[in-house]
Amino acid sequence: MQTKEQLLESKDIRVTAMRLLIYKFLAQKQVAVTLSDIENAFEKADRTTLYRTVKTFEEKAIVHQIDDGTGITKYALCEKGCNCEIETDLHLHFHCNNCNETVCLTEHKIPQIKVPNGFISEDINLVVKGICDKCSGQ
Amino acid sequence: MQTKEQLLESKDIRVTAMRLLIYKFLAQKQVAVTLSDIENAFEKADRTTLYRTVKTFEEKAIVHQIDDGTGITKYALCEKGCNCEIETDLHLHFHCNNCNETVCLTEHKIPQIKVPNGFISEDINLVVKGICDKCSGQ
DNA sequence: CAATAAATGCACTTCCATTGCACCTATTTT
DNA sequence: AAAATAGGTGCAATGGAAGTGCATTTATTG
Repeated sequence: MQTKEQLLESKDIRVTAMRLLIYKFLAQKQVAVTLSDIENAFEKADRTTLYRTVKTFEEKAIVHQIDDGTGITKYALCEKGCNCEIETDLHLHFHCNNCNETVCLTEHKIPQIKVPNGFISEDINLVVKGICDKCSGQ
Repeated sequence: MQTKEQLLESKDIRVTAMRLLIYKFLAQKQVAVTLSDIENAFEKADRTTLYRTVKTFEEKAIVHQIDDGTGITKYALCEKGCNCEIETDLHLHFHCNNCNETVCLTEHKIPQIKVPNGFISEDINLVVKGICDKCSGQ
């Protein structure tokens, strides 16, 4: 297994202390996080740095952006089963209306969606909202 | 066929000149519009009025809100085949990456989505992004 | 007509996203 | 190793959209 440093380098991302910390933070999180979440976790760092770091991660495809309908952009590490570069490999996200957390359901692929003639589908965003497993108590 | 006045009244919405204009504006649009779009169409009116009018329409279920991933909330009239009160009757939206317009595909229903055990699905937001019929030239 | 309720307009606030610029740090070149 | 260069970080400021409080106008009801 490669170290986190090697992983970043393999994606053409220069390794800095800050980036490693942010990467580790994202890695330990099981849910998608907002910029504010990251900001609260690293109060010493500047908001801009965090913002640009996440943008860099996104460009290098180790993080994907999630629009769960809360109006606030969330981010999550791309994991096994989440090949964000490959368009046909889209997974769906679940947003809990109770705890307000959003999780990636990487094992749940988005079904084939038919669009009318003349429309060309390039990307699909599917967010299911409801109550998550922790909140439903099941 | 009932007049627009009657339609609003039937939904418990007081008819005012402004509301009629906004309703007609939405009705003639074939795409979902942002608040700014409405604002530009009615420069004489105040943003707040437009904002609250749309909110009222939304509450009374003659308009539905669309989150197409652009970060800006869009609105569209509920039409035949769009029963927004009924959760199981969700249609999908198509967002064109070229012209930036979003249309309701009311005839295309969202397929059944399976979620893991413990998760309770209450609502589904499905946005397909790509090139629309006008832009694809087909 | 008076009383009441709702609609509208103005001003202001908040929050998130984004950018410009200066400074610092690391890497590369000579 | 020093200089040059590129990239990273921090501060300040901006912009856009969403939302709220309050005063005023307009419509409805008794």
